[in-house]
Parts: sequence; structure tokens; C-alpha cells
Amino acid sequence: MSDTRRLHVLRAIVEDYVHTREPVGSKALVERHHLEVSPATIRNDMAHLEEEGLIMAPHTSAGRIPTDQGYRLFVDRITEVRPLSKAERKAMDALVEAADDYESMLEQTVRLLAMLTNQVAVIQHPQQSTAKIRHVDVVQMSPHKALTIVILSSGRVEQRMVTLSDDIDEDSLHRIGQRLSEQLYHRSASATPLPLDELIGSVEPALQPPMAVIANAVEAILEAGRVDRIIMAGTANLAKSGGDLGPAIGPILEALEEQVVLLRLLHEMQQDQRGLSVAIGRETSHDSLAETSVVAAEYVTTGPGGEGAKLGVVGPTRMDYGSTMSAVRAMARYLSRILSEG
Amino acid sequence: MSDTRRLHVLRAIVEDYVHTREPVGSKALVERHHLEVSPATIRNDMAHLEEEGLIMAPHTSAGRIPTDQGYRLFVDRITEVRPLSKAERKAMDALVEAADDYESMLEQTVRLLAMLTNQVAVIQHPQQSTAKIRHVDVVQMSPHKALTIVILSSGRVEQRMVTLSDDIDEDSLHRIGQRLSEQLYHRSASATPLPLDELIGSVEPALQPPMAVIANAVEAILEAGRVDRIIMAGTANLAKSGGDLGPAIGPILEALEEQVVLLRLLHEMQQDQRGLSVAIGRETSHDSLAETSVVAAEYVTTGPGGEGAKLGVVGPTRMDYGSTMSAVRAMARYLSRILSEG
DNA sequence: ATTAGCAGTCAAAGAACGCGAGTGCTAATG
DNA sequence: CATTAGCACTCGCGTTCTTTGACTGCTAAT
Repeated sequence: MSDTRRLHVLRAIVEDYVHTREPVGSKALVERHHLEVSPATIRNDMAHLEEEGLIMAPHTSAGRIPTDQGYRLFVDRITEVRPLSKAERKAMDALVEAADDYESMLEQTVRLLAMLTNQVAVIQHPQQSTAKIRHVDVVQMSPHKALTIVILSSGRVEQRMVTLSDDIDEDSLHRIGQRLSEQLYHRSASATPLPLDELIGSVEPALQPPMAVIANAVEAILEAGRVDRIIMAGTANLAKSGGDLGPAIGPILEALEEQVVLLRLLHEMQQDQRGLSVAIGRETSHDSLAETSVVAAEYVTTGPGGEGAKLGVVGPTRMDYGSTMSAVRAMARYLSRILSEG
Repeated sequence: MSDTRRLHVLRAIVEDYVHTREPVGSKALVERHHLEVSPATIRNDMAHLEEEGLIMAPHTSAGRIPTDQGYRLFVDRITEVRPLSKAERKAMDALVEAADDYESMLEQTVRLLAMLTNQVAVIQHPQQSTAKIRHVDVVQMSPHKALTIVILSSGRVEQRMVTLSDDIDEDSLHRIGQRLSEQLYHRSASATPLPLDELIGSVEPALQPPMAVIANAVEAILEAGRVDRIIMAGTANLAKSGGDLGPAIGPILEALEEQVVLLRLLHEMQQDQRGLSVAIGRETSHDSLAETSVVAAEYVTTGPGGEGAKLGVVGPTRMDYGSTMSAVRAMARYLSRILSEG
């Protein structure tokens, strides 16, 4: 019994199942893929594959479908990451035109990825660990509310509202902002805690209480910068995917809205040698994602040194891994290139 | 034949249908609502209501369900906007605590509204017409790419990437930013076009080409500020709503992702005397939203003078209009108060 | 190791059918 | 004229039963 044929059979099962969404039987298999053996032989192979837990039959008289482990083997050893099509490349090139700012750049990217894969696409905001503080501004919003804004060298802008105990005038706030800008200019964003006392001491006594509050806000902003956010697109594809996934779509949407889950998952996923991370079905270790897979890749923002963030797609376990993986990887590379600029 | 009883019947039909999701018949009606007449009488009334196009029977031997016009009448003349419950008020109060910055303030708001109503909630970014320019910063991203950042007095921060034809060093960019900040400080964001020539002339000749590009970017940012964006939350509620809406959920999600549709809709909706706008079913004049209704209210950000933006919810036509309307209105008022600060 | 043949299984699709909720109509009543 | 009781009629829905056909696993032969 040739061991390589079994792999061929597994591959054929996965491909057919992904394509037709129906359990695939021995007869159909020999017909579609010109295997030079009889259905009975395939049945024997399938029996073996089932023993090994790679495929299963949903019920006695049905064909077989791949198990999570089956997909895993398929992804690890069988499938090839296909190159992109002309049209896909072209769409990517159009992307850079539309890139107005940092945020909408990510938005466009994730939208494009969703369209290319016909699935839900997600992207993590890049980490800002290597970024430097570029500017601090304080804007008065009301007599005792102020908005603290920090601009980082990465181009990311973070803001936070603070409440001041005493009324304060706009000029004073402006001065506080200037002082903070001077003192913190070019300081690494990850270098917390800040020298709060020193900062507070740098302004006249009357301004020290508000300065304390605002400096704290800045620190909080930098601290929060380590927590990532996720941008998502293409949730409609979840439902559109042929009524597939059925009524399980609700919990999936919930899980996606619950960004924490995804973030943890993205973080935990290990990259393989192809630069891709794939979590299949229950491997996502989240019940409502049991029927979905996540394909992700890292992109880097500032040369080889910079820590990267991830982007990827979420789709039904029964997805076309080949093209999904290629789209994700291409997108990650493309984005890396744009952000690191060549 | 008392005309008011017919309205009572309509009201009862709407309420029962919303509650049970099943067509409601004459018998059940007299039982649940202690109407002091016989089912036959109700049947007569129902026949009239049907003639007027307010209710319809999905098939011969079923009860009646309200038509879009039925809901419309119900909303306009029958239902009362109920006050919020204790728990709801409490949730709102907790909101202000979590309000770090402008953006996440809106995010929290929309999330809360989604939870309160168990539906999809949306919120428009406020217009920035009354805002003043507060600060302009230019950050170098790569040898010939720069990020232009504009901070407005409303606390809103906008950014845009620009490509420069020649290499430029960071210091020069910084100087350009400072010049722009000085020249534009306190200028109204809606006062476009900018005096470009004057701005360009204010820097040394070598810096004039990049200054031209960047000043244009600033203008583009201000221009774009008039186009609103939408934040959304609770899309999972669409699916969760009892399998209701069935397979139509896909197109709905699509329409929601297509923000343009919603924006136009929100814009076109007229406020009634209660300060609420309601579009029912086909009134949304968008096919994929034919089975949904939109309840929206305006909120204002800067006193009575400021132009407002809208927030609201999208849900199945068969929704509890009373509580939805109250939640939306309360949320709008609450947000107005916070933003205008009292 | 492969194959043909065969009996067995079982989900899914269809047909038949009675149930019952709900209607519209008519005729009687105050 | 509004209201009501009574009655015949309609029709969607759920149930049950049957049929179909796509599979499999096994066995015996090559």
C-alpha cells in the first residue's frame, strides 16, 4: 500500500470537500481525480485515514470529510502557497494610491484582504514599542475637561480625556503641552514610567496640579499603546459563504466583536517556516470558533528590528487554504514593504 | 363602530406580534388584552384595518401581522416613548467614567446602545464645522513620505500621508509644521480654501515645494472632515435575534458595511416632534434593508448652535419601538450633555 | 495489494394526512 | 348600525411512512 497515495487521497478529499461542501465518497474520488485504481482500493485507504483520525464520516452512509487534523496535515505537508493572480496584484497596487493616512491605510488593507479572500479579514494595529514621542498637545474641551494628545514618530496619534479639579484657561493648558513636548521629545514610547516629579517641577506652582493629571494621562496613553486593537472587515462574508456555518454565525460574530479573544489567538499563533500561522478549528481553543480557521501572517513596520503585528483572515474550517494563505502572505509582505518604504 | 377601538386593535396586534413573532389571530387578541368584545367583532375590525393596508395575513388561515404602514401609524400615534429603567440609567452613568478619549467615547456609546437595545447601533462622527484648527504637525515616515496631522479644537485628530518628490530631513518638516501651526492657529476648520500662496511664501525657498504639498494635504484633511464616518457595534445581535430575518442577514451586513447607504439614510431622515427619526421597512428605500427599521436621533456637540450628528439603531422591522426609541433618545441626550459638558 | 461483487445502513427527500388555528360570511339580536 | 354566535371552508404545519440512492465494509477471487 503506497503511503504517498494515501496522502493523495487526503488531498483530494480536502480539495473536493472545500469545493463542493459535500462529503466525498470513494467513487466520485476516482472519477474526478484520475486515480488509476478502483473505488474499493480508495475505500481501504480511506479506512486507514479514518483510523489515523484524519477524516471522518458524518454518518454511516455518507462520504468522508476531513477532520481538523486532516486539514492540519493538508496545510502542513500538502498544499502549496499559490502565487497571486494578475488581478490581485493589481488591486494591491491600487491600494497605495488610496492611502491617505495611517489609519485608513490599515482600513484599506483589511478591506482588500477581505475582498480577495471572500472572508473576514482582521489586522492588528502595529505595536509602537520602537516609536518615539513626537509631540504632546493639550486641548481644552470645557472648563474642567481637557484632551491630551500624543503624537508618535510612527505616525500614530493617541488621545485621552482628562478631568481637572480646578478650572483652568486654555493658555495654561497650551503651556503644559509645550512643556511636555519639550521634555519628552524623542523619548521612546515604551520607556515608562515617566519622570513625573521632574515634569511636574518644570512648571510654575499654580500649574502643577493639572500638570500632574496630564502627565499621568500621557503615561496612561503610552501604557495603553501596548495593548493592540483590531480592525476588521468583511463580516458580511461570514453570512454570504453559502449559508454555510448555518446558525453558528451569531456566536462567531460575537467572538469577533470580542477583540480580546482574537488578539490572544493571534499572539499565540506560531509562524511556520513559510511565515504563516494557521489555526484550524478547535486549535483556536475557543468554542465559538470551533468551526472556523484563522490564517495569519506577521507584517513589520520598521525594518528587521521592529516588532511586527499580525494580519489575517477568519473563515470556515472548510476554506481554500491554498489561496487564502497566499493572499494573506502577499498582503503581509506588501504592507511591510509600504510601511518600511522602499 | 368605535374608531378608537380599531387603533387599540392595531396596537395590540403590533405588540403581540413583536412579542411572540407569530401572526396574531382574533381569539388570542381578546384573551390577552381584556377587550370586552367578542372575537367576531375583532375580526370585523381587522378586516377594516386590512383594507386600509395597516395589517395583512401572510396566508389564508393565519393571523395578521402589521404592514410597514401599520408600524408607521403605531409609531406616530400610538406608542409612547417609555422612560429608561434604573439599570439603564446606571449603565449610562458608568459610560462617562470609561471615556478616555474622543474616539473611544463614541465607541463606548455605540456599544452601550447596542447592548441596551439588543440591536445594531450606529453613530455618526460629529461634524467639525465649528471646530478651530489647533495644531498642525508633520512627521517624517521615510525619506520621502511624511504624515501630516491636524488637531482640531473639538479634540478630533486627523492625519494624512503625503509623498514628497525630494528627500527632506526631519528638521525641515518640523519647521513646516510649526509654520503651519502659527499661521492657521484658531482658523475655522470649515474656512477653506486655505491661503496657499501665503503659506508657501512664508518659508524659505528650499522648503516651498514640500510646503505646497503639505498645505494641500491640510486642506484635503479639512475638506474630508465634512464627510462623516460611522462607528458600529452589535452586529452580532443581528444574527442573535432569534434566527429571525433568516438568511437575509447577509445582505443586511453588506449594506451596513457600505457606510454610504446608512449615511445617506441618516441624513435624509426627518426628526419628528419628539426629536426622533424612524424609518420603517421599505421606507429606508434600500432593498436589503426592506425588513429592517432604523431609529435615530440627533445629538449636538457644542451648545444649541453646533450642527449635530446622529446616532441610532438598526433592527428588524418587528422591533420593540417603544423601548428602542426611548433608548436612542436618551442616549442622544446623554451624549449631547457630556459633549457640551455640564 | 488490488479488485469485483454484494449486502447492509441511513440521511435526505417526498407523499399522504390529519390537526387546528383562523378566516369570512350569514343571520339573528339589541 | 354595531355586535355577536354559528358554521363551513381554507391552508400551513408537523407527523408519519415510504422510497431512494449514495455510501460503506466485508468477503472471496485475482
